[in-house]
Amino acid sequence: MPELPEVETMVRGIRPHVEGRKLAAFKKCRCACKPLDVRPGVARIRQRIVGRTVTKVSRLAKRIVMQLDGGNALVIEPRMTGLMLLADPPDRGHLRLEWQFVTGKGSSESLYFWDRRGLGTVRLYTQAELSEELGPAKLGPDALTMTARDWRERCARTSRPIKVALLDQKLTAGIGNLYASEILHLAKIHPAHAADELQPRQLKRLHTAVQHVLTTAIAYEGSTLSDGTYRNAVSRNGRYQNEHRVYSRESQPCLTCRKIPVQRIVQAQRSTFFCPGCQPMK
DNA sequence: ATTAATGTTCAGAA
DNA sequence: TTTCTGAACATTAA
Repeated sequence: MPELPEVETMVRGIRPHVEGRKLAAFKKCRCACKPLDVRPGVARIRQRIVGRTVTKVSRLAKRIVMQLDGGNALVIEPRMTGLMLLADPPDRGHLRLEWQFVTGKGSSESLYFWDRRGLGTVRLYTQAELSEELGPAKLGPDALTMTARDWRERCARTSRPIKVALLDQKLTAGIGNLYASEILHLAKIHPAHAADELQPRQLKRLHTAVQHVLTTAIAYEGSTLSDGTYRNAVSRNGRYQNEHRVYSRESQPCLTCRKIPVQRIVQAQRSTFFCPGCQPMK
């Protein structure tokens, strides 16, 4: 599920162990799974990154970016079930990739990419490719940097339901299916409300709700759902799932009004959860 | 035992 | 141009 808060948690978790370190090896783990989408291939990437030092680790929307000295950047996209781990994967069978770092002694320290479904991707880009492939033409502003004015301007450009618009990474980057429902519930906006018909006060509430939900979810190290897939960099569960108001709570009473059952609808082939009482269509 | 659903993204079609 | 559909994959729930 990694959305913005989960990817941010991964970045913060691996950063102290990765930044400033030199790569000693990069290899495919031997697992029985179909190969990941790695471009330009594990061997080609190995040639270009071993011996290089990681100068910076950062988050770009829902991706992890490792900048290397020499100008290349490694971009990891966890998609549905990918994890960046320093230790203790949920199982050995879905370990996909290993980066070994130079330690100075005989011991080795490694960073792993684990991915149960295997939909994750890895790319090695030059700086030019990075700004081409993941620049403003492809990705909207990060959800955490969106201003109230950004929300006004960008929502005015589409008549799609606001829930669907929140998932559009060109409109705003980082929000996924889970947090879209939680944000709209806090903002008291019906998920089917047309984005370009939101009133100024609703847009103001949307801006505040995005900030609150995402920063709180980061503070709680993301959401570990019932399938237990998501973990932080040292394989501990997130805690924001305990704060969910509507997500995956169909038919249970809304935790805000404590009365009306949470309703599940399908929009753009994705589940949306909301409280018809707290989020009127207005 | 099939079938549907699961957090994401993108190519290609409508 | 914008929006919708299906596919990529592995696993679990129905």
